[in-house]
Amino acid sequence: MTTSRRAKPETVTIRDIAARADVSPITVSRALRGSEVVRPETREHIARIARELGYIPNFAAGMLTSKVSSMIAVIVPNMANSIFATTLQEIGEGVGEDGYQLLIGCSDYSLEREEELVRTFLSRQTDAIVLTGHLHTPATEKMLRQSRVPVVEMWSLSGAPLGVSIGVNNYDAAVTATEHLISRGRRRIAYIGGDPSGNDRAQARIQGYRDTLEKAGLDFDPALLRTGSFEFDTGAEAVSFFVEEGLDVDAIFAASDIIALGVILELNRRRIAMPEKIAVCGFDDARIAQMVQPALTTIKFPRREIGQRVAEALLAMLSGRAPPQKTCDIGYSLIVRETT
Amino acid sequence: MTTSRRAKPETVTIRDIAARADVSPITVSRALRGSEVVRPETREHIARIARELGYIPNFAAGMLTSKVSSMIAVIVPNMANSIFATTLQEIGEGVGEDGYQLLIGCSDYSLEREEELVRTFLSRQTDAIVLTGHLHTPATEKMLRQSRVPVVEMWSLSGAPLGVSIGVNNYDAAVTATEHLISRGRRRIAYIGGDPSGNDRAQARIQGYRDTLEKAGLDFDPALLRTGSFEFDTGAEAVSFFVEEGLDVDAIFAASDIIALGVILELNRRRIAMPEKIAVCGFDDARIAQMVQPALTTIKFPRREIGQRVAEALLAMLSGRAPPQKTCDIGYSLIVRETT
DNA sequence: CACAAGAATGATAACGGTGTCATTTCATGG
DNA sequence: CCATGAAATGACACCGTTATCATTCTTGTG
Repeated sequence: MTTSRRAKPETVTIRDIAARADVSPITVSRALRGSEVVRPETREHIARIARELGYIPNFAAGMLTSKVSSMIAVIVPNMANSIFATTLQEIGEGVGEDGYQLLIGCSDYSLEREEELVRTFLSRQTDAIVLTGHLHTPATEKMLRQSRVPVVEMWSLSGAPLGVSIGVNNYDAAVTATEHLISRGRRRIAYIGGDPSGNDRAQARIQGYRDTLEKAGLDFDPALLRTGSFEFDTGAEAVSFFVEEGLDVDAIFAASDIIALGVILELNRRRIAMPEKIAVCGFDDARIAQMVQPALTTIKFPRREIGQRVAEALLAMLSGRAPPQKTCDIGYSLIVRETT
Repeated sequence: MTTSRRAKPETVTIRDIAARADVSPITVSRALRGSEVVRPETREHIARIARELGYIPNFAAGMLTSKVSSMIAVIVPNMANSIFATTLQEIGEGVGEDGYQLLIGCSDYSLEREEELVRTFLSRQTDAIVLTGHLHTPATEKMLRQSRVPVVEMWSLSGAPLGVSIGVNNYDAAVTATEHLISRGRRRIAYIGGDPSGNDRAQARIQGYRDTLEKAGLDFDPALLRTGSFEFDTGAEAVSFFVEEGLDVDAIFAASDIIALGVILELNRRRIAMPEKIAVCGFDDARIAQMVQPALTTIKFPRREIGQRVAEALLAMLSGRAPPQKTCDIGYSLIVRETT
């Protein structure tokens, strides 16, 4: 029982390995990182000792000098929303092979919360930061500019991104959907989507919807604009609201397929015929869109691609290369099915 | 242009603040951490200067001495699965108020991958580790035991957890569901769920299903056991398989409501009556279960509660208190609706 | 065989905080 | 006016790793 000093026998450091291998700590450091300059036999020898001793490296120590954390921060409004969950999954897989870990924060659609998160992520020296959307507080933008951390903004497009922008043109997509409903002879088109405050995706979609109505000479009726969370309920409740208030509605544009599904299920329950009485257009082309009856007309975009592109751009920036492009529009298309 | 030494003017440290405030660095450290021993005026003064200089603390440096990272690692099989996404969200919210950040890893249902993740999380000195399930490689268990990091295992229950166990008794739940189907006079009961390899939740459910069949004197037919990912398609494809192979099936137990939804939609499409021809029981009581037609009979459990309990237990352990209990069964109940 | 050039390894000093214990300051009461 | 103890502040070392530059060891070559 020759405990070295105090009762803290656990932590094995590179010094312990160095002593056993009869080399200097720095050689151990190099060997464990797989440096080419260390002789292969030495490297192996050190690796074996490290294994024997159950060595666990201390990232914090390394970070302090090397300034590299191998962590990437991602801020999403909400993880439970499948669209963001999928994106996180893709990003995680994409950067994981290069040894990066995801540090995830939820902003709850609050720009102040986002600012807070950015602050702590900078403290943690994440090697890059991924944000959702282009709407940020001035303080957030200032911090990011000053820190010189690679930044990716996703899910909406911006002409002047902080770093790289990868997403969908939400405005155009909403225009396409609304025009489609109008082309089907609809005049009283409702919109159901997320709360636009602090959410540039929602803002852009609503704007596209309103502008298109106006262009077609249709009035915008505030009563037909419903917002809520991205859940089935939001769609179902909106339908109930329209019916119970006796509002005249002949089409619904739902800013998410989940919401649209709620709409469809509620219309089915109320035996309101689609598309005869009410036409429905969704957004996302989730798997469920083609399985539900009637099958949902929707705006499709390559959802997994966003995460993949983000990962690509991150790896490019982190390895010093230039990202493929400043702004990447992943595009969308209208999939017409039975609800319109 | 009096750059101090090299072209690295950016990083503001507590030393810079100390110089400006005419105090020692350690006082700055204490002040910024809100220590009571520093005079309030001094504290404020230092805080103001820190703000002026745009000081961003360096967690890594602090971690090195204090051994506290304020990070909690969570390993889930898959983030895109809404059940885990919700749990992550809850855990994040629960521990976020106390300043903890979530470091998330995806094991892809692989125990080896989990081992790897645990290793890097230990390297990063996360203050606690949350795992999904109780099935781990021996190396994983050894590392966790040695490291003395607080561990929570969630979503399944174990008599001998590594730390704290919070979840559902998957075996009992499957027994209940299967018994219910049998009580409805069904004899040819199919099971559709996740791949059981490396997944103790799936294993327990399948075991419960098989044991119950046996107890009722029913044969287990391997052809009626279908596994796949937790997506609509798995359910829909299984139904197509049963029909196309001409298999006699009068009930389906789906180990997830998403899968069950796929089953219902496919049965609807094929105009197979529920519950007359085929009874269906789901698992989860997702919102969609009561909206779909016919409404889905399912095993309900307080899904959000798991995340909340995990967060609670974590905070307790991290603040030195004992967790509420070693093993926490959040319970479940059978919700009978129209599909059985 | 001496010597240059590369290969392999090492010594030293940070990196930016914080734990520990020592010191100074200050009000209080005898 | 000084002893006393609490309040406030400071000095120093160290956390575990790595960047930087220096040193030693090989090896091939004229």
